[in-house]
Parts: sequence; C-alpha cells; structure tokens
Amino acid sequence: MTDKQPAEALYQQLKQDIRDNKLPIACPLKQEQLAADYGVSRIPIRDVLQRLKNEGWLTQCGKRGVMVHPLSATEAEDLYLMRMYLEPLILSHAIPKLNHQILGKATDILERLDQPKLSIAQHGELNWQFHACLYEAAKRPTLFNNIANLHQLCSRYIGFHSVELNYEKTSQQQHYQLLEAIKAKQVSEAKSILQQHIKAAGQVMVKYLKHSKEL
Amino acid sequence: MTDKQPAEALYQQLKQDIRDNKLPIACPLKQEQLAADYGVSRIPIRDVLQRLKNEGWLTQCGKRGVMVHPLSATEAEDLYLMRMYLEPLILSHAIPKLNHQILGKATDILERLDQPKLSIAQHGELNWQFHACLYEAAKRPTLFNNIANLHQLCSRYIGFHSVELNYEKTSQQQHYQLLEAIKAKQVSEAKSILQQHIKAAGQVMVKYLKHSKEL
DNA sequence: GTGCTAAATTTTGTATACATTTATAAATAT
DNA sequence: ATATTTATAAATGTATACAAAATTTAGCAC
Repeated sequence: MTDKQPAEALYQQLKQDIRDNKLPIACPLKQEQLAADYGVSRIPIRDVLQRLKNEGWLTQCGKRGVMVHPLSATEAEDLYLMRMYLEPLILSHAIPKLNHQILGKATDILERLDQPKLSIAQHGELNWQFHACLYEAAKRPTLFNNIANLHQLCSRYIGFHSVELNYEKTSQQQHYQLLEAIKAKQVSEAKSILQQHIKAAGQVMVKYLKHSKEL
Repeated sequence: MTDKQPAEALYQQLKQDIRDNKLPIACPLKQEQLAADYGVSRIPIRDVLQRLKNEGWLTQCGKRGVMVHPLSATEAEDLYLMRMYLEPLILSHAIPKLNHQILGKATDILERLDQPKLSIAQHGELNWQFHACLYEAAKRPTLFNNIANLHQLCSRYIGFHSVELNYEKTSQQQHYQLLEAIKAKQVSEAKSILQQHIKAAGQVMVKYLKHSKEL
C-alpha cells in the first residue's frame, strides 16, 4: 500500500505525517527542507503541498509558503455538522440500491471493528470503510467525494485525542442499530440513527477540543 | 482583477475557459498544448490542473492526464442538494452576528441585481456576493469555503443554460423575502426560505439538464 | 483480415538551473 | 536610540532539460 506511483506515495506519506504531528506546526514549511527530508526534488513536493492545501490539510501562511492547518474546535464542529447533514442524505439515496452482498460486506467490517487490539489508525480506517461501502451504493460520485474528504479531515482530529473506550462501545452499538434499520428498509429511522451517531461523535470531539487548552 | 500573481491569473483564466467551453471536452488535455496556448511553461500549468482537479473542474482521464469534467444531471443535483442543507446551516450561525452594515451591503447588492442588462456571469457573481456577504458573518471558514466551492461548481451549470427571465424574477423575490426574515431575526423562517430558494433553483437546473440530451 | 508483440513516438513526471519575490539585516539619517 | 531606507540573503515561482511511463504505430504470425 506504500508505493504505487512515487508521487502518490509521497502524498500519502506527507498526509500521514501531518496526522502524526511529525511536521513543525504553526510555522511555514520550507520546500527545500521537505525535499531533502523525503529525498525528492521540490517539484513533486510542490504538487503535494498544493493538493494538501486544497484538501484542507495545509493553510496559506502569509504571502509565501504554507503551514500545517491548525486544529480548532470550530473547524471540527463544522466538519461534523456537514457530515451530520450530508451523510444521512447520501444514505437515503443508497438504501434503495443496497443488496445482500453489500450488507454482508458491511457486517464483516463491523465484526472486524469489534476486535479489541486495533490501533487508532486501523479503527478509523475500518470505520470509514463501513460507512463508505454503504454510501458507494448510492452512485453519487460528487456527493460521495465531498463526504470522503470530510472524513479524511476528521481523521486528524480523531487521531489527536486518544479515543475513549467507552465511546467506542456506544459507537459500535449505533453501527449495528443503523445496519438493522437499513436491512428493514426503514429509511427515515436509519437516517435518524446516522445523524445522531455523527452528532454524538462531534460533540465528544468538540467538547474535548474546547477543554484542552493546548491545541 | 486579471493579473495579481501570474499563477493566480492563469488559474482564473483556465477556470473561466472551462465555464465558457473553450477547452476540448471529453478528451484528455495535453500539458504542452495548454502551456503553448497560455504562453507559459508546463510547471504552472501542472499546478493549475492539479488545483482544478481537486476542486471538481477536471476529472482524471484514464491513467494519464485530465479532462474537463463532463456536465451531468446527477452532479448538478448533488451540488444543489448539498447547498440546500449547508447554506441554511451557515445562515443560522450568521444571523445572530449580522449587523446593519452587512444588511445594508446585502441590500445594495440586491438592488444591483435588479438591473436589467446583466450578463449571466455578472448575474452569477452578484448572486454569490449576496449570499457570501451574509454567510461570512458566521465566521465559519471551513463551512464557508466548502459552500463557496459548491457555488463555483454550480456556476458552470448556470452558465450552461441561458437563464429563464421568469425564473430570475422569482429568484429575486425570494432574495427580498429572505432579507426581510433575516432582519426580523426569524431564523427558522429564513432558513426555510433559503432552502426553498436553492431547491427551486436546483429543480429548474436538473429538469433542464435531463431534458436536453446533448450534454 | 485479425490478433498479438515489439519498436517508436508522444506525454507525463522529476531534477537541475535560473528569475523573481519576500523576508532579513545592515546602514544611514533624523 | 529609533525609524526609515537600502542592500543582502533566503525562499518561492518558472523555464529548460532529462528520465520514465504510456500510448500509438508498425511488423509479424496465424
């Protein structure tokens, strides 16, 4: 999963390093420094920086250069708010098109999420796969891509605070409830569960961010 | 408004040319061709292509190269659906923070929109300025940027079919209704008007796109 | 003539080199 | 001593040149 094309690998690497706070925060990134660190020229670095800036991982820093986008409670709130409205929307389009194969795949992923020894990254990845495999069925690429990007941005916040075990448990319960409602083709019920699911996650996150002073 | 930095100008130019269908459609764009056309090297072209791809103006075309993103009724529907949910959301955050200066600015823009001799581009630009000047007050950059990008993408569709004059009139009526509700601090009423406003625009657009076979 | 393989050409990706801009430091004037 | 200006250095933006990849075209077998 590391090296498809070198550029794509560099993109994934840099994004991961932002998640893990490997990069200097609140200070402009030097292209030459990054080029040296990652063993490439400035050109592919520039490409990746541009892309990450557009996706919301980096922020313009003054007239010249970019910096790691600082975490903020307001941004986290926005991300979860958008998800709260958009994900039930795509779900309602997906439900009529869901078949047993997709539901089976979703169930498999849920069971893997029950495993106790998952890292935060693994947990986040599986969580997204669960949602994504449902949403994909809607065949709404524009909507889907937007949601996918929101999830990516959320992953940085999720990785930030160590997830409370208690919350993970209720989150899984909601996943199973959601799946049941979907199987029963109860669209509005499923949408409601999903919205509450995202709302709860967002509230936990925002509360945590506002509480911890050191962002 | 044309040449701030050369790169920014190139970005605006290329985006405009996509709107105006100046670029070959449904066929991969050649970097060298574009570089020659716009009188620059391939480097800034690559930067701009990357950015436009991320923003949804271009689509990956096979393994190599990008093409102009084709118009589709489904995408238009998605764009308007997202706006339908996100814009009332940001509006509700904006209303408590609105002051007379901002409301005055919004009124000024509305009056300019009443002028009869506006081009489609001018109309679209003023329309966005009206919405944006309200939304900015919410002080929600993440949410705002997402909405701004959705508007940009919609502009391509709006420019596509010549706007029906009748529709423009009702659209303006809705704008004034919205402004009245905002001034009265009737949040839920304002949200409702805005949602209907976007829904109606989306329906007109999608209906038109589905009707016209030649996309 | 059709399908497959391989050479040739085109196109993109990356590195190096240069130009332009911005930030920093030094120097002079008040 | 402080502020303003000018010179210096550093970092980014862009062009040219080269390498890797992909597409196209030609050749060959069937």
